[in-house]
Amino acid sequence: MKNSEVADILYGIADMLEMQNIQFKPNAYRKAARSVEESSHDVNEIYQSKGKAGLKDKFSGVGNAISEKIEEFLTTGKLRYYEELKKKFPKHISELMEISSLGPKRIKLLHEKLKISNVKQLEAAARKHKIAKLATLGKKTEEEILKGIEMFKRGQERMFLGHALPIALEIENKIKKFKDVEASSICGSIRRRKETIGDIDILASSAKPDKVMSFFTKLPGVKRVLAKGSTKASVLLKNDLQIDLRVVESSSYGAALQYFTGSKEHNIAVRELAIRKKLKINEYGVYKGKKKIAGKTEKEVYKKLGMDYVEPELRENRGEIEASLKRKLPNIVSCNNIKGDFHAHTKFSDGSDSIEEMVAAAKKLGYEYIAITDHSKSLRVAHGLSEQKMLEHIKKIKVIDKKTKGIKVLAGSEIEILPNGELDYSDSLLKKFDIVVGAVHSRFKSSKEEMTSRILTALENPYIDILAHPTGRRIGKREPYEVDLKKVFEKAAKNKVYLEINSHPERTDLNDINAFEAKKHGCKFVIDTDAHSTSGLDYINLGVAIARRAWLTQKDIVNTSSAKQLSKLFKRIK
DNA sequence: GCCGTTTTCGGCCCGACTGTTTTCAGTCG
Repeated sequence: MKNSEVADILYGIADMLEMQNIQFKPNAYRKAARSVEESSHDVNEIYQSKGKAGLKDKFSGVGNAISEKIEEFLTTGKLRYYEELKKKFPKHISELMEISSLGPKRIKLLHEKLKISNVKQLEAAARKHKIAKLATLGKKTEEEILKGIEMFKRGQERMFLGHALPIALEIENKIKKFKDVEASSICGSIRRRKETIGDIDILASSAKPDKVMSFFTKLPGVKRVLAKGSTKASVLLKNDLQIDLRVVESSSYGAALQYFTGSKEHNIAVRELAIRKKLKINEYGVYKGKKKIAGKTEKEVYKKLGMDYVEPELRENRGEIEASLKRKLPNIVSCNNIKGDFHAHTKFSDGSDSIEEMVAAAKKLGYEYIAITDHSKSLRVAHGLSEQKMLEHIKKIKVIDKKTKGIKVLAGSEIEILPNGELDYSDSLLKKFDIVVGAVHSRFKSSKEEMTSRILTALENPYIDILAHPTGRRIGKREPYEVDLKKVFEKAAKNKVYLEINSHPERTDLNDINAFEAKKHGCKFVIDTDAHSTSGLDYINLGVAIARRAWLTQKDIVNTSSAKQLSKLFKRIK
């Protein structure tokens, strides 16, 4: 049973309780659901080892009643309480909850008056204008519901951070340049660098919010204005991406930045902390009674609450608030700490640029070293190199290294970890590489036992330096393969094999939660781009973002070391 | 249903926008 399945049931209970007009319980269930969903602890493992007490201890918002329900669900696969509730409500209730502009109250009304229990019936009723005739709903609401259905059918897939970030920057840049805007920033999940994002949030400060609102809602590319008030507006772009803009005056800019960056869980916890300190916090500032005592900068907002500044990537209510209060937040790694890249391809396998071009691009980024790591022979789809060709390739890389000034060029390969756990080249060839990057690209559907033993065997190989993209996932395309990560982390730490955080927008693998967990086992990391062209090297910021979200510091990341230090970190680099 | 540096009982994050209401409920983030 996965954490997400437990969370889904708790969310479902919350929705049904809300429809019965029950106070407070829905939020209690949602809080518990979120904490299970977002946790790095496996709910099953916690229950197996520490029972109900463990559940209460590890998941905030889980108390006696909810821990018992989780226990029942984990041990029997069913939850009687949930089944009983479901009898009273439409079967596809969760489906209806996903329609924008519909919440528990309206769903209950629609179910009672029109016997609507799924999206299909909802659409039919709307088209026949039955909804507009209901008390408290009307023509406009009916239209909104139809638009919501349209969006639902298209599927509101979340977008990769790597794809959303440039779009967000472009829009934010236009807003920043508008004459009545004093300051602006991207907020929300993009500022926190979540791996996927749902919409783009932008904050601006201005003394003339109305003008900014008009400018924003008339930007080229806007398909539809979803909402427009005096300080807040939402638009839908032609590519169906939603952008929310909030405008405040400069004395509130910091408080608004804090509020609008989230996460929701972080903000709720911060506000609860404020209440305990007899303060009030909202998007305009921190208040003691009626007096505003902070708001201009984020730093002073946190300071008034007795906290150190919290980097946006840490704001997920995963312990950062407690750490901040104790002055124990980590000094997380940043892009300018990165001194090189250990994973890059050229046109000798499946890349599109030459070795020289990749090296020049790395040099331009200010790197001290780059490893050229084309694919090994078994990965035929990526034109993996035969032993003979790889030997020539290594020679070529060494020649280029000699004649290139200002950057060290390392000879490496992304080598297949074969199904039996062996590496794809003979030992006599392996010993010629500066860097050996091991990776799995086949038989993704193997059992957990097979995959785990395959990778553990590879981690025992004396030549492997780095384990690339350790879970093999492609966001939205391929689920991570089944593998016992705990065992992988233990072995990698013991044998000093570095775990890769892959910066490719569709991979970002390890993810933040895995990396956080791996550090606890004593693992060290490399942040690589897996670039297949010179422009691919620029994605390093996405890998760094994961590392930051995983609380990793410069010390945890091997490629923050200078070129001179590499001989101490790798067996075959002199 | 959860939780505690005011509390083991009595609170529970907070404000903007929309529609349909003539004073506010529902939804959203």
